[in-house]
Amino acid sequence: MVTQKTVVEAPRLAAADIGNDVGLLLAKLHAAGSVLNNKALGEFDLKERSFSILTLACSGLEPTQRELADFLSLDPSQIVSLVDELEGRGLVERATGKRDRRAKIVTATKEGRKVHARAREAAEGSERVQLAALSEEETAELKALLRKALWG
Amino acid sequence: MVTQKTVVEAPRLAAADIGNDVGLLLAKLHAAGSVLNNKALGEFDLKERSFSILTLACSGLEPTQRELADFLSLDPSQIVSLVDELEGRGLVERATGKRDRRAKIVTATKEGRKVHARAREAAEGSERVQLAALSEEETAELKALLRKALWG
DNA sequence: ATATATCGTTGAGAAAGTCAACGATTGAAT
DNA sequence: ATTCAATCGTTGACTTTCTCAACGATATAT
Repeated sequence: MVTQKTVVEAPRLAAADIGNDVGLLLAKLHAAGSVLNNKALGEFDLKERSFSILTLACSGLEPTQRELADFLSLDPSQIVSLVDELEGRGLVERATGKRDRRAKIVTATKEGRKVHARAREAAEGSERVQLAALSEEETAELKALLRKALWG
Repeated sequence: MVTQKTVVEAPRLAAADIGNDVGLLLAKLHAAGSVLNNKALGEFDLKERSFSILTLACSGLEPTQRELADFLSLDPSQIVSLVDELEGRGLVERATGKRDRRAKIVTATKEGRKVHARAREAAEGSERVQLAALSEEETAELKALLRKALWG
């Protein structure tokens, strides 16, 4: 008999009706996942956020800092320091926007893409741990529902 | 033709593969929900966290501060100030644990239960807004998946 | 008895979030 | 053409939240 692994041990208080509160469930699962992610990404001197930015810088979508801020639900000033750090490490570059010279497009360097490729594997591993209690179908279903809630 | 409301408008960057990253999806939906929740709860001078504590204090489960900290993924010292504030407002009381006199059990006062009843309605309304793009079945499915991921 | 661990609490320092202002640049109105 | 308002990234100040180590009181194990 194999017991399913879960991220956190089931607590007595989960019986309360707040155990069905979406906000709390999101916060808890996100908190648990962040610990795993940051641990996994620490090997590459990245955190969840710098990894997210690096990922988007690798995506080919040529995001501006404003788009990064909106997409990551962060203040533009927080993007500045995150990009500063990645740029200082040579993983990312700022380029002036083509149509709008106020905007700065963030793209990954060759080195950045190399680091990202390895970090991504680590992040995927930590996601598997986080969702170990879910089957593949359930994981896909969860992602689909989250996406739908956010973007319809 | 009724267009489904979503919490955030669908962004260009959602096309990137990080748009399927569970950590990011959780963070975004939680962030969007927090804004709604705190706005709704502000009417009662509560935030997500103080509301969570008040809810558990109303639950009859007689949680200790340590249990609150574990369940809410907060540091014990953060519970202290949150309970301090609720206690100062007369919504909550500390009682010495029965079996363990080190522990403090947090229970709601009559006034606390009154406030909670009204705040709860506001919170439920804000949850409906947050998940407006999901049907009732999908909402239930989402909650079930989150619970399963956390506690198996 | 003694030692070790756990509870809530305090306080300090680090990190993250929030907000207003600025120069540069854009787009719209005249 | 020129002006005007708006937007972009950036800086700096301020608040809130996080993290951690220490402490007295209490509990548990030896």
